Amino acid sequence: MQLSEQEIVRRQNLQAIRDLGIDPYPAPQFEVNAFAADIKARYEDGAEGFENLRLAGRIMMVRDMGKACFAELQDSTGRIQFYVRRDDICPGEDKRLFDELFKKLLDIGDFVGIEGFVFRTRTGEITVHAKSFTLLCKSLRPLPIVKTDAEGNVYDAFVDPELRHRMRYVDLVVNAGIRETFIQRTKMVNSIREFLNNRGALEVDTPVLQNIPGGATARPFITHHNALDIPMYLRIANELYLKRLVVGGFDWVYEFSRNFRNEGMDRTHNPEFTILEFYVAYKDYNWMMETTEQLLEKVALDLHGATDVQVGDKVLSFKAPFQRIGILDAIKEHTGFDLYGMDEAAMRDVCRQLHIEVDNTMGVGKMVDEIFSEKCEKLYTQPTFITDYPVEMSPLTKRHRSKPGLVERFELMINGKEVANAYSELNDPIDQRERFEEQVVLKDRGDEEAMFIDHDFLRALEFGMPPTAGIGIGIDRLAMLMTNQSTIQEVLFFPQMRPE
RNA sequence: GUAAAGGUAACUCAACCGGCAGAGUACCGGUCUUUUAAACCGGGAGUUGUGGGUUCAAAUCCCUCCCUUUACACCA
Repeated sequence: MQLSEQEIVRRQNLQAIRDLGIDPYPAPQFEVNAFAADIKARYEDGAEGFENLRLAGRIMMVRDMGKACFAELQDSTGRIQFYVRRDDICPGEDKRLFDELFKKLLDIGDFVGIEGFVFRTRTGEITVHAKSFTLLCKSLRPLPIVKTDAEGNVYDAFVDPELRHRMRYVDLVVNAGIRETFIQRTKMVNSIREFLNNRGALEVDTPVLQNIPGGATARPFITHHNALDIPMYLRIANELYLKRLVVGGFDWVYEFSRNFRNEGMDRTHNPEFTILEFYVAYKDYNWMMETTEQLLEKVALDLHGATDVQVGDKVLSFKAPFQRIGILDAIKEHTGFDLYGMDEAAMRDVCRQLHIEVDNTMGVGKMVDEIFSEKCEKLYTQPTFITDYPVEMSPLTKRHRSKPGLVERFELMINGKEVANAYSELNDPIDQRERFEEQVVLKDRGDEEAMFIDHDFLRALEFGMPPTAGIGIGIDRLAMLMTNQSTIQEVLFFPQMRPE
């Protein structure tokens, strides 16, 4: 391994610390009783109770003043300045602890614990006057040092997306605000969980390794089970398993499902991603729209204290109710073509007129989907339910109660992207079998994403599934909206990357 | 997959028409007991992504390959 000059220096410092009889990786716990952000928020001049404070964190900057130093300690709550004076640390003749250890052998990034009292410097900075310090962990690699001046100008920012994502631990240490995005994401998930639990929903786990990758149209990752000597698939959705649980008598089940799809990667797609799915017995998609509105309104309020959320240069309103429009009405509105009841050949012609590429593998459903995503999707900035899709593109969805050829389905579009997909679940086992068989035809025509037939799922439906409403909500995409991030990589700690 | 822009020190970036590879931060050595992008003096640090070519001379021009970013396309 080729070490840089700075890495060599740090290893030499490590040895020098050991030569002083100090353990650079000590075992005993360091009891912490104070945090940077809390001290800065609560300290007032002359206030009591700010003595014998113990803080721990990384040294992020040192300003050496000779026989005293100012340094900055970064703990999990933020940064605070601390002050170290030689005569405090080394009251006797032996000054090595200050002159050698503190001034020369400690580096930016090292973890230390300090004990001392709070005061305010002449320039007004709230500072911990450290009477002692303890090395807690020696850091062997230099951190990129990001500096911000009084006007807020940032210098030497650590900004290369590749480096930031590959070394997220460095990103989190060095770039203020990154942790906040992830804390918000977790708050969002907690908020959703609370919403569901309060309504009596049951959180469940279902298989990630599946014999038949069902519940969505997508190309799966394939793996192999050695003992059984069979191919296995990483799940592309958990829908069919949750519905089996509804068959089994659970009225409301949900799962935050990590799904895997073997497709392209870009700023809105990662090979593994999270969808919340839930299924509720005796409900339909109208009920689901109302529930979705309530859920998202609560999430916005929990995270932002308001139903308006700033996303890029737009303000999105999560105030219920949301707009609703049928997909064919939307297409008619934005293209002028009325596709209702149109056959495949006529629709091919429409696609040609709209300059949308079609091929032989595409049925009516796929073409409607293409036209909508090409011409309409990006127009829906505010949360909007797009409803009543053609039956051909919805093989798991119940036929519409009054509109022939359509199904009771909606997708929720926000900021031009699909965030949720929901429907009144198809529970007619004979119809479901026929729909699967139509998928097989598509697969034979070359559609790699068409569904497999899941015979066990059909068997379950034959035992009877009550009328059920189900939904999948893209958690990563929702997190992007709620944290105002424009790429999925910024809401995943470790987005997928090519190996180094 | 397509297109554009890129890859130079640990970080952020320069280097004009091909002419000794630089700056700030960081690092190393000094001075300074309330500084704050601390300051001041001094110093070291590079296989310019890879491989080839043109040339007296290549970070720079040409070709190959690798990688990245951004946009588009596919998908959620």
